[in-house]
Amino acid sequence: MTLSNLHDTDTCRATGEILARIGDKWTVLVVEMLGDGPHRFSELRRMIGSISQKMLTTTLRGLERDGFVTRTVYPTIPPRVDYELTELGRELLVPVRALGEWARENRERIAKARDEFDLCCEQKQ
Amino acid sequence: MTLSNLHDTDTCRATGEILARIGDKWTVLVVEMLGDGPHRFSELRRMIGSISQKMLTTTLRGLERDGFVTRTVYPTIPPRVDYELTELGRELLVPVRALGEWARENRERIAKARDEFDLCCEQKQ
DNA sequence: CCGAATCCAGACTGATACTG
DNA sequence: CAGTATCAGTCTGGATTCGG
Repeated sequence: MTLSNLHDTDTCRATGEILARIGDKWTVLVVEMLGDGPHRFSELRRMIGSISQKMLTTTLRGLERDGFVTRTVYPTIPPRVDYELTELGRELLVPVRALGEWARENRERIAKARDEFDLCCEQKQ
Repeated sequence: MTLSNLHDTDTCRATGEILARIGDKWTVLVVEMLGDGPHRFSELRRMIGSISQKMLTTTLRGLERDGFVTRTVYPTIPPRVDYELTELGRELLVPVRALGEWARENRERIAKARDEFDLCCEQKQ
């Protein structure tokens, strides 16, 4: 990766694709939850709280599809399914956490800018 | 930011919100295009190529709203509008580029994992 | 040249109910 | 416990048209 092609449309689109992929409502949340080790379905559900079964299933399926997590089924009664980050998933965690840290540190600045912008635009109503 | 609260639901959701915000189809692309200095509307449109006017307008409005870019109008004829990253925008560029670099380096691994997963699931059709 | 406004198709989300 | 199925509401992106 040279610096000269950092602005190629194709190159930039690759970035956008990954961000759009992991930038949905739940993916990053789940990846960070799995960052400290494997968890089972119901644990993740409780940890996140507000996620629906369907969205947790969908999110985990997507992560499994892209090779970020492994899904392990124990055919016991009652059934038990563990999810764990793969090597690829753990590598992804590094830049994701960096961006997440930035996000948390700058959340207020963004909120402030947004409020000021919105305040400005309300005047024409 | 301590390590102990990295897994708080609230804390993680902040990350998710920011990623969802910048993780749409065009935002990162535009931010990276502006990474080397200001550009005008039509320049960005040409650089990206496939974006529609509406989405470029929408994306730039959102970036302006959140304080990532400034919009400067020159009331000349024909009109001219320049967009430039703010300090906040340039700071965002750092972690975004890190994640982007990771994305570009690992794009094939993700594509490969996805293909294998899809191949596996096609069998039941 | 820049971009606002409108309309529309498709994707995404989530609540609910049901299965192994 | 861990999903799947269905359906309704919302959000998104794009084409088109119009205005300053």
